[in-house]
Order: sequence, then structure tokens, then C-alpha cells
Amino acid sequence: MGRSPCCDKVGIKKGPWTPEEDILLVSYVQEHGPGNWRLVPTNTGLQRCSKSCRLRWTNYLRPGIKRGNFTPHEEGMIIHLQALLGNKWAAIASYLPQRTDNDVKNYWNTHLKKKLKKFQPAMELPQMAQACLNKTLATGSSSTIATYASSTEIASPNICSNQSAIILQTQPKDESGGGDLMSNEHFESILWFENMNNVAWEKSTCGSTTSKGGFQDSGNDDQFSVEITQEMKQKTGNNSKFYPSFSSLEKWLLDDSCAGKVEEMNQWMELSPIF
DNA sequence: AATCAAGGCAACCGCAAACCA
DNA sequence: TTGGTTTGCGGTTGCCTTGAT
Repeated sequence: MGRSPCCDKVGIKKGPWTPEEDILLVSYVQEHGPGNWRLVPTNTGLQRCSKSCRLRWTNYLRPGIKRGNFTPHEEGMIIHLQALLGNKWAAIASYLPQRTDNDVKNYWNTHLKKKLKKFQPAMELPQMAQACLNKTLATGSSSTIATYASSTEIASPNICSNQSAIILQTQPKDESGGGDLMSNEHFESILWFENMNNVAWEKSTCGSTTSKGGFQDSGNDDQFSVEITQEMKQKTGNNSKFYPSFSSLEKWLLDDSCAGKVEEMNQWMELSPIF
């Protein structure tokens, strides 16, 4: 299983792409479709390695890519999904079809990581956590209280499924040594954010995604409510807490109606003197 | 106006999984 | 089944832009 030698060849151009190169690449892909990247440099005359061509296409030239500022909803989704999945940028980007994994990764590294860095120490303050928890209890119904732990149990085997402690990977490895174990208090303090969106949890109207994300939308609000109720019955059999499935979380994540709520949180974060 | 530092982002690197003959 | 090739992905680098001095 050797490394691809394509980029080791002499005479291969590196660095920023010119508009001319872009045009060549786009017209080739339009004609032949994406894939078989090894043939692209030879067939187009581009002095680029196949890998570079593929990257240029997927990260920049591919149709439907949305550029520019991330919306509060997108921001919220990234924060949520990063907490759930860790640095699985491709997986996270699959929930944001218009964004590339590179975009998401860059946005996380340059914007969100800083935000959360400010956010996290503040959350370690017990009173802060309590305040958040109170907010949770004040705004959320018991049926909508969720934990990341239960969600991740379904979402990814790579993530700790222990309900009392999950791996929060918002800190880079070099700083935390591979993820922090989050305390119950800390974890619960996050929940208020979850519950700010409980309307969406209960009244999701979002569309379905493709198989990669992996949920099937009922397309019916009532049906979704029934889903939750049945799930509650099952889950609460052995446990007093209700943990919605990952598909429920996905429903929330993909619901644009949450944008306002996320913005609300962002505003709160901005306004808070702690941050 | 010039210089420097920090931030942002496109692109590259290298590993690993998937694919295929 | 095996080994070579291709593709996907995450981490990192380096250049360009912007803001501060």
C-alpha cells in the first residue's frame, strides 16, 4: 500500500490555481464527470498532480459550493457536530452540503475554536453551569432533555458512550492530549443550549438527508412526536431520563428554524461579560 | 507611508481505507 | 488472496490580506 507518487513528479506545478487552470479543469469535469483524477492532468494538459486537481475541484470548483460567511445556524451545527463527532470534518461537512470539509475545518480552527476557548473556561465556573442548567429547566420540557452521550452512542462508536462522561474534543490534541473528559456539571451546562431549541426538537419540519448522514425523515410532525413518545417509553423503562436518538438530533440540526435560536445563543455569548 | 504582526484561507502532505485486477 | 493504485481525509503549511503601530 504505497503512497501515491503523483506529486513527486518533476515539473508539477504547485501553489495557487490560475483562472485558466480552473477553466481547463471545470470544462474537463463537465465533459467527463468527476473521478479518474489520474487522467485529468494528461487529458487537460494541466501541469498539476491528480490529487491537486481533485482537491481543487472538491474544495473550490464543484458546483453548489457556498462561499463566504457562515450563518448562525451553520455555526451552531458545526459546534454541535464537532462535540458529537470530534474532528471528523468530512462527516460534519456532510450535514452542510454547501460547505466543504476544508471550509468547515478552517472555520472551526480560525473562528469557532476561539469562541469556545472563551466559552469553556467560563463554563467551568459552577455558578455559570448552574445558571445554564436553570435556564435549561426553565425553558425545556423534560421530554426534550437530551445528552450527547446517548446521541453519540448511536452516532459513532468512536465516541465514548458513557452517559455520565463524554469526550469533548473541542480542545486540540496538542493542548489536551487527545480530548477532555467532561464532567456531569460541565456537560449539563451545555444542555441549555440544546434546550433552547426544544421547539425544533418537538416540531421538526426539516427535510431528509441522504444515506451518508443516515436518517429517514417521516415528513410528518405528528409522526415525529410519536417517534419520540415511543422512544421515551422504551428508554424510560430502565432509566428515568429520556435520551432521544441521533436521528432526532439530526432533525434538529437540519432544521433551519433553529437559526434564530442559535443566533440568540451567539448574541448571548457575545453580550456576556464573561466572554 | 512604511513596517510588522496576526488572522484567514487555499493548497499541500502523508496516512489509511477502498478499490480493482 | 494479494499487491498496486486511487481516493478520502485530517493535519499542517505558507502566502496573502488586514489592522495596528
